[in-house]
Amino acid sequence: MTDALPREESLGYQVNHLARLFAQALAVRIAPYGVVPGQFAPLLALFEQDGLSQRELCDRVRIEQPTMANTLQRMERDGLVRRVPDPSDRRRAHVRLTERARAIEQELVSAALAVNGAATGGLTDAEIATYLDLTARMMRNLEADGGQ
Amino acid sequence: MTDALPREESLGYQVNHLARLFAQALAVRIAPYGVVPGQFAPLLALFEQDGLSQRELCDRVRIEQPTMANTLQRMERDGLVRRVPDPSDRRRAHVRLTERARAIEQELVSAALAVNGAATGGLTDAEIATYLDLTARMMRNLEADGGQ
DNA sequence: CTCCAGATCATAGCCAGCTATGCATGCGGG
DNA sequence: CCCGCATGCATAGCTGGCTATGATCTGGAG
Repeated sequence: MTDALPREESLGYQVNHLARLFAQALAVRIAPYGVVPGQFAPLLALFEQDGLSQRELCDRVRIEQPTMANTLQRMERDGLVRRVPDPSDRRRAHVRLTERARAIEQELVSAALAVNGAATGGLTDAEIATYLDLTARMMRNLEADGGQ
Repeated sequence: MTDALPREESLGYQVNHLARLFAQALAVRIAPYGVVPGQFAPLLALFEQDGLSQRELCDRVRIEQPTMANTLQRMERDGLVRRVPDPSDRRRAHVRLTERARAIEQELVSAALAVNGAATGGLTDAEIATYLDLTARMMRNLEADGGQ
Protein backbone atom coordinates (compact mmCIF):
# COMPACT_ATOMS: atom_id res chain seq x y z
CA MET A 1 0.00 0.00 0.00
CA THR A 2 2.78 2.42 0.91
CA ASP A 3 5.31 1.44 -1.70
CA ALA A 4 7.93 3.78 -2.96
CA LEU A 5 6.25 6.46 -4.97
CA PRO A 6 5.46 5.08 -8.41
CA ARG A 7 7.93 6.04 -11.09
CA GLU A 8 6.47 9.16 -12.65
CA GLU A 9 2.93 8.17 -11.62
CA SER A 10 3.28 5.34 -14.10
CA LEU A 11 0.25 4.40 -16.11
CA GLY A 12 -2.13 7.26 -15.45
CA TYR A 13 0.51 9.87 -16.09
CA GLN A 14 1.81 8.22 -19.25
CA VAL A 15 -1.64 7.76 -20.69
CA ASN A 16 -2.52 11.36 -19.99
CA HIS A 17 0.66 12.49 -21.70
CA LEU A 18 0.07 10.27 -24.71
CA ALA A 19 -3.49 11.56 -25.06
CA ARG A 20 -2.21 15.13 -25.15
CA LEU A 21 0.32 14.22 -27.83
CA PHE A 22 -2.41 12.60 -29.92
CA ALA A 23 -4.60 15.67 -29.57
CA GLN A 24 -1.78 17.98 -30.59
CA ALA A 25 -0.82 15.87 -33.59
CA LEU A 26 -4.44 15.88 -34.70
CA ALA A 27 -4.78 19.61 -34.04
CA VAL A 28 -1.99 20.61 -36.41
CA ARG A 29 -3.41 18.41 -39.17
CA ILE A 30 -7.02 19.56 -38.96
CA ALA A 31 -6.41 23.21 -38.20
CA PRO A 32 -6.26 24.02 -41.95
CA TYR A 33 -9.89 22.91 -42.21
CA GLY A 34 -11.02 25.06 -39.30
CA VAL A 35 -11.68 22.09 -37.06
CA VAL A 36 -10.34 21.45 -33.56
CA PRO A 37 -9.83 18.10 -31.84
CA GLY A 38 -12.90 18.25 -29.63
CA GLN A 39 -15.09 18.59 -32.69
CA PHE A 40 -13.60 15.55 -34.29
CA ALA A 41 -15.48 12.76 -32.57
CA PRO A 42 -18.91 14.41 -32.95
CA LEU A 43 -18.16 14.97 -36.63
CA LEU A 44 -17.25 11.31 -37.15
CA ALA A 45 -20.44 10.24 -35.42
CA LEU A 46 -22.46 12.53 -37.66
CA PHE A 47 -20.67 11.35 -40.80
CA GLU A 48 -21.84 7.89 -39.82
CA GLN A 49 -25.37 9.03 -39.06
CA ASP A 50 -26.53 12.56 -39.60
CA GLY A 51 -29.31 14.14 -37.60
CA LEU A 52 -28.57 12.60 -34.23
CA SER A 53 -29.86 14.36 -31.14
CA GLN A 54 -27.49 15.85 -28.61
CA ARG A 55 -28.23 13.00 -26.22
CA GLU A 56 -27.46 10.36 -28.83
CA LEU A 57 -24.22 12.13 -29.70
CA CYS A 58 -23.20 12.10 -26.04
CA ASP A 59 -23.80 8.37 -25.83
CA ARG A 60 -21.84 7.58 -28.98
CA VAL A 61 -18.91 9.87 -28.20
CA ARG A 62 -18.80 9.14 -24.46
CA ILE A 63 -18.87 12.73 -23.40
CA GLU A 64 -21.09 14.34 -20.79
CA GLN A 65 -24.02 16.33 -22.02
CA PRO A 66 -22.89 19.83 -20.95
CA THR A 67 -19.54 19.26 -22.66
CA MET A 68 -21.37 18.28 -25.82
CA ALA A 69 -23.64 21.31 -25.54
CA ASN A 70 -20.63 23.60 -25.52
CA THR A 71 -18.89 21.76 -28.32
CA LEU A 72 -22.01 21.88 -30.50
CA GLN A 73 -22.33 25.58 -29.82
CA ARG A 74 -18.81 26.14 -31.15
CA MET A 75 -19.44 23.83 -34.09
CA GLU A 76 -22.54 25.81 -34.95
CA ARG A 77 -20.60 29.03 -34.59
CA ASP A 78 -17.96 27.60 -36.93
CA GLY A 79 -20.52 26.56 -39.51
CA LEU A 80 -20.05 22.82 -39.14
CA VAL A 81 -23.54 21.91 -37.95
CA ARG A 82 -27.04 23.29 -37.59
CA ARG A 83 -29.52 22.38 -34.88
CA VAL A 84 -32.98 21.74 -36.24
CA PRO A 85 -35.80 21.42 -33.70
CA ASP A 86 -37.69 18.15 -33.55
CA PRO A 87 -41.32 18.98 -34.33
CA SER A 88 -42.60 15.89 -32.52
CA ASP A 89 -40.69 16.61 -29.30
CA ARG A 90 -39.87 20.19 -28.60
CA ARG A 91 -37.20 19.25 -26.09
CA ARG A 92 -35.01 17.68 -28.72
CA ALA A 93 -33.01 19.10 -31.57
CA HIS A 94 -31.40 17.20 -34.39
CA VAL A 95 -27.83 18.03 -35.21
CA ARG A 96 -27.28 18.16 -38.95
CA LEU A 97 -24.04 18.59 -40.84
CA THR A 98 -23.63 21.60 -43.06
CA GLU A 99 -22.36 21.39 -46.61
CA ARG A 100 -19.06 22.71 -45.39
CA ALA A 101 -18.68 19.83 -42.95
CA ARG A 102 -19.59 17.22 -45.55
CA ALA A 103 -17.11 18.74 -47.94
CA ILE A 104 -14.16 18.08 -45.65
CA GLU A 105 -15.05 14.55 -44.54
CA GLN A 106 -12.36 12.84 -46.58
CA GLU A 107 -9.68 15.28 -45.48
CA LEU A 108 -10.56 14.78 -41.84
CA VAL A 109 -10.53 11.02 -42.13
CA SER A 110 -7.16 11.22 -43.84
CA ALA A 111 -5.83 13.39 -41.05
CA ALA A 112 -6.95 10.88 -38.43
CA LEU A 113 -5.33 8.05 -40.35
CA ALA A 114 -2.14 10.08 -40.66
CA VAL A 115 -2.02 10.65 -36.91
CA ASN A 116 -2.56 6.98 -36.25
CA GLY A 117 0.14 6.16 -38.75
CA ALA A 118 2.59 8.61 -37.20
CA ALA A 119 1.92 7.27 -33.72
CA THR A 120 2.20 3.62 -34.63
CA GLY A 121 5.33 3.92 -36.72
CA GLY A 122 7.51 0.89 -36.04
CA LEU A 123 4.71 -1.03 -34.35
CA THR A 124 3.43 -4.26 -35.81
CA ASP A 125 -0.26 -4.86 -36.39
CA ALA A 126 -0.17 -7.41 -33.61
CA GLU A 127 1.27 -4.84 -31.23
CA ILE A 128 -1.40 -2.33 -32.14
CA ALA A 129 -4.09 -4.95 -31.63
CA THR A 130 -2.60 -5.82 -28.26
CA TYR A 131 -2.52 -2.18 -27.32
CA LEU A 132 -6.16 -1.67 -28.21
CA ASP A 133 -7.14 -4.79 -26.33
CA LEU A 134 -5.30 -3.78 -23.16
CA THR A 135 -6.71 -0.26 -23.44
CA ALA A 136 -10.23 -1.66 -23.67
CA ARG A 137 -9.69 -3.90 -20.68
CA MET A 138 -8.44 -1.04 -18.53
CA MET A 139 -11.35 1.12 -19.62
CA ARG A 140 -13.75 -1.60 -18.55
CA ASN A 141 -11.94 -1.92 -15.24
CA LEU A 142 -12.10 1.79 -14.53
CA GLU A 143 -15.69 2.09 -15.64
CA ALA A 144 -16.62 -0.69 -13.24
CA ASP A 145 -14.52 1.03 -10.58
CA GLY A 146 -16.91 3.89 -9.98
CA GLY A 147 -15.07 5.07 -6.89
CA GLN A 148 -12.94 3.45 -4.23
CA MET B 1 -5.30 7.59 -47.62
CA THR B 2 -9.08 7.67 -47.99
CA ASP B 3 -9.95 4.48 -46.21
CA ALA B 4 -13.27 3.88 -44.60
CA LEU B 5 -13.52 6.09 -41.57
CA PRO B 6 -11.58 4.54 -38.72
CA ARG B 7 -13.67 2.64 -36.24
CA GLU B 8 -14.42 5.15 -33.51
CA GLU B 9 -11.28 7.16 -34.34
CA SER B 10 -9.33 4.19 -33.03
CA LEU B 11 -6.20 4.88 -31.05
CA GLY B 12 -6.42 8.59 -30.40
CA TYR B 13 -10.00 8.41 -29.27
CA GLN B 14 -9.46 5.38 -27.06
CA VAL B 15 -6.40 6.84 -25.39
CA ASN B 16 -8.22 10.09 -24.73
CA HIS B 17 -11.09 8.21 -23.18
CA LEU B 18 -8.79 6.08 -21.05
CA ALA B 19 -6.95 9.15 -19.83
CA ARG B 20 -10.24 10.71 -18.71
CA LEU B 21 -11.16 7.54 -16.85
CA PHE B 22 -7.80 7.53 -15.08
CA ALA B 23 -8.23 11.15 -14.08
CA GLN B 24 -11.71 10.51 -12.74
CA ALA B 25 -10.65 7.46 -10.77
CA LEU B 26 -7.83 9.47 -9.26
CA ALA B 27 -10.10 12.42 -8.56
CA VAL B 28 -12.52 10.49 -6.37
CA ARG B 29 -9.67 9.00 -4.37
CA ILE B 30 -7.75 12.20 -3.69
CA ALA B 31 -10.70 14.52 -3.26
CA PRO B 32 -10.85 13.69 0.49
CA TYR B 33 -7.40 15.24 0.85
CA GLY B 34 -8.35 18.41 -0.97
CA VAL B 35 -6.20 17.60 -3.99
CA VAL B 36 -7.25 17.47 -7.64
CA PRO B 37 -5.66 15.48 -10.45
CA GLY B 38 -3.75 18.33 -12.05
CA GLN B 39 -1.94 18.95 -8.78
CA PHE B 40 -0.83 15.37 -8.52
CA ALA B 41 2.15 15.29 -10.83
CA PRO B 42 3.67 18.51 -9.46
CA LEU B 43 3.24 17.15 -5.93
CA LEU B 44 5.02 13.92 -6.80
CA ALA B 45 7.85 15.88 -8.36
CA LEU B 46 8.15 17.98 -5.22
CA PHE B 47 8.02 14.95 -2.95
CA GLU B 48 11.04 13.71 -4.86
CA GLN B 49 12.79 17.05 -4.72
CA ASP B 50 11.42 20.02 -2.86
CA GLY B 51 12.19 23.59 -3.84
CA LEU B 52 12.20 23.20 -7.60
CA SER B 53 11.61 26.27 -9.72
CA GLN B 54 8.56 26.58 -11.89
CA ARG B 55 10.66 25.95 -14.98
CA GLU B 56 12.14 22.76 -13.53
CA LEU B 57 8.69 21.55 -12.55
CA CYS B 58 7.46 22.10 -16.10
CA ASP B 59 10.32 20.03 -17.49
CA ARG B 60 9.81 17.16 -15.08
CA VAL B 61 6.03 17.06 -15.42
CA ARG B 62 5.93 17.73 -19.17
CA ILE B 63 3.50 20.58 -18.93
CA GLU B 64 3.74 24.01 -20.53
CA GLN B 65 4.78 26.87 -18.33
CA PRO B 66 1.51 28.83 -18.28
CA THR B 67 -0.39 25.69 -17.31
CA MET B 68 2.02 25.15 -14.45
CA ALA B 69 1.70 28.79 -13.40
CA ASN B 70 -2.05 28.37 -13.04
CA THR B 71 -1.76 25.04 -11.28
CA LEU B 72 0.76 26.42 -8.80
CA GLN B 73 -1.51 29.36 -8.14
CA ARG B 74 -4.32 26.99 -7.18
CA MET B 75 -1.97 24.86 -5.13
CA GLU B 76 -0.83 27.92 -3.25
CA ARG B 77 -4.44 28.96 -2.75
CA ASP B 78 -5.16 25.48 -1.40
CA GLY B 79 -2.23 25.58 0.99
CA LEU B 80 -0.19 22.87 -0.69
CA VAL B 81 2.85 24.94 -1.65
CA ARG B 82 4.51 28.30 -1.06
CA ARG B 83 6.60 30.22 -3.54
CA VAL B 84 9.77 31.60 -2.05
CA PRO B 85 11.75 34.07 -4.15
CA ASP B 86 15.29 33.14 -5.12
CA PRO B 87 17.57 35.82 -3.65
CA SER B 88 20.30 35.15 -6.19
CA ASP B 89 17.98 35.48 -9.20
CA ARG B 90 14.95 37.64 -8.76
CA ARG B 91 13.23 36.10 -11.78
CA ARG B 92 12.97 32.71 -10.15
CA ALA B 93 10.91 31.41 -7.29
CA HIS B 94 11.32 28.11 -5.52
CA VAL B 95 8.21 26.06 -4.94
CA ARG B 96 8.21 24.52 -1.49
CA LEU B 97 5.77 22.04 -0.01
CA THR B 98 3.78 23.07 3.03
CA GLU B 99 3.46 20.88 6.09
CA ARG B 100 -0.02 20.03 4.98
CA ALA B 101 1.26 18.67 1.67
CA ARG B 102 3.99 16.61 3.32
CA ALA B 103 1.46 15.20 5.74
CA ILE B 104 -0.60 13.58 2.98
CA GLU B 105 2.23 12.18 0.89
CA GLN B 106 1.62 8.57 1.83
CA GLU B 107 -2.13 8.82 1.27
CA LEU B 108 -1.62 10.31 -2.16
CA VAL B 109 0.87 7.66 -3.17
CA SER B 110 -1.55 5.00 -1.95
CA ALA B 111 -4.33 6.55 -3.99
CA ALA B 112 -2.19 6.46 -7.13
CA LEU B 113 -1.29 2.84 -6.52
CA ALA B 114 -4.94 2.01 -5.96
CA VAL B 115 -5.90 3.60 -9.28
CA ASN B 116 -3.17 1.68 -11.06
CA GLY B 117 -4.33 -1.48 -9.37
CA ALA B 118 -7.95 -0.92 -10.30
CA ALA B 119 -7.02 -0.20 -13.91
CA THR B 120 -4.72 -3.16 -14.32
CA GLY B 121 -6.98 -5.75 -12.69
CA GLY B 122 -6.71 -8.96 -14.66
CA LEU B 123 -3.59 -7.87 -16.49
CA THR B 124 -0.31 -9.70 -16.05
CA ASP B 125 2.89 -7.89 -15.21
CA ALA B 126 4.12 -8.73 -18.68
CA GLU B 127 1.05 -7.14 -20.24
CA ILE B 128 1.53 -3.98 -18.18
CA ALA B 129 5.17 -3.84 -19.19
CA THR B 130 4.19 -4.27 -22.82
CA TYR B 131 1.63 -1.53 -22.49
CA LEU B 132 4.13 0.91 -21.00
CA ASP B 133 6.65 0.06 -23.68
CA LEU B 134 4.19 0.60 -26.52
CA THR B 135 2.98 3.81 -24.90
CA ALA B 136 6.54 5.10 -24.69
CA ARG B 137 7.21 4.23 -28.31
CA MET B 138 4.13 6.06 -29.51
CA MET B 139 5.03 9.06 -27.38
CA ARG B 140 8.46 9.16 -28.99
CA ASN B 141 6.87 8.88 -32.42
CA LEU B 142 4.47 11.72 -31.79
CA GLU B 143 7.10 13.92 -30.20
CA ALA B 144 9.28 13.44 -33.25
CA ASP B 145 6.25 14.14 -35.43
CA GLY B 146 6.10 17.83 -34.74
CA GLY B 147 3.52 18.53 -37.42
CA GLN B 148 2.61 16.99 -40.72
C1' DC C 1 -57.79 16.48 -16.80
C1' DT C 2 -54.15 17.32 -13.71
C1' DC C 3 -50.03 16.90 -11.97
C1' DC C 4 -45.74 14.90 -11.27
C1' DA C 5 -41.70 12.18 -12.70
C1' DG C 6 -38.47 11.84 -16.10
C1' DA C 7 -36.08 13.42 -20.27
C1' DT C 8 -33.65 17.06 -22.98
C1' DC C 9 -31.05 20.79 -23.26
C1' DA C 10 -28.81 25.11 -21.33
C1' DT C 11 -26.14 27.61 -17.93
C1' DA C 12 -22.88 28.47 -14.19
C1' DG C 13 -18.64 27.60 -12.44
C1' DC C 14 -14.68 24.88 -11.88
C1' DC C 15 -10.10 22.46 -13.42
C1' DA C 16 -6.55 21.60 -16.88
C1' DG C 17 -4.48 22.03 -21.04
C1' DC C 18 -2.70 25.10 -24.98
C1' DT C 19 -0.60 29.42 -27.74
C1' DA C 20 0.64 34.11 -27.82
C1' DT C 21 2.20 37.98 -25.33
C1' DG C 22 4.17 41.01 -22.01
C1' DC C 23 7.39 42.31 -18.25
C1' DA C 24 11.23 42.08 -15.43
C1' DT C 25 15.57 40.36 -14.60
C1' DG C 26 20.19 38.40 -15.75
C1' DC C 27 24.22 38.09 -18.57
C1' DG C 28 27.64 38.43 -22.13
C1' DG C 29 30.01 41.21 -25.92
C1' DG C 30 31.67 45.09 -27.49
C1' DC D 1 29.43 50.41 -18.97
C1' DC D 2 25.51 49.33 -21.65
C1' DC D 3 22.76 47.17 -24.92
C1' DG D 4 20.58 43.44 -26.53
C1' DC D 5 19.31 38.83 -26.16
C1' DA D 6 17.85 35.05 -23.29
C1' DT D 7 15.35 33.40 -19.34
C1' DG D 8 11.56 33.12 -15.80
C1' DC D 9 7.16 34.09 -14.71
C1' DA D 10 2.45 36.14 -15.37
C1' DT D 11 -1.61 37.21 -18.08
C1' DA D 12 -5.08 36.92 -21.74
C1' DG D 13 -7.92 34.13 -24.15
C1' DC D 14 -9.11 29.88 -26.16
C1' DT D 15 -10.59 24.62 -26.10
C1' DG D 16 -12.47 20.86 -23.70
C1' DG D 17 -13.48 18.19 -19.80
C1' DC D 18 -16.41 17.82 -15.40
C1' DT D 19 -20.49 18.46 -11.68
C1' DA D 20 -24.52 20.83 -10.21
C1' DT D 21 -28.45 23.10 -11.28
C1' DG D 22 -32.29 25.17 -13.83
C1' DA D 23 -35.91 25.48 -17.49
C1' DT D 24 -38.92 23.31 -20.48
C1' DC D 25 -41.40 19.75 -22.36
C1' DT D 26 -43.55 14.77 -22.50
C1' DG D 27 -46.12 11.27 -21.02
C1' DG D 28 -48.35 8.51 -17.85
C1' DA D 29 -50.90 7.64 -13.12
C1' DG D 30 -54.51 8.68 -10.86
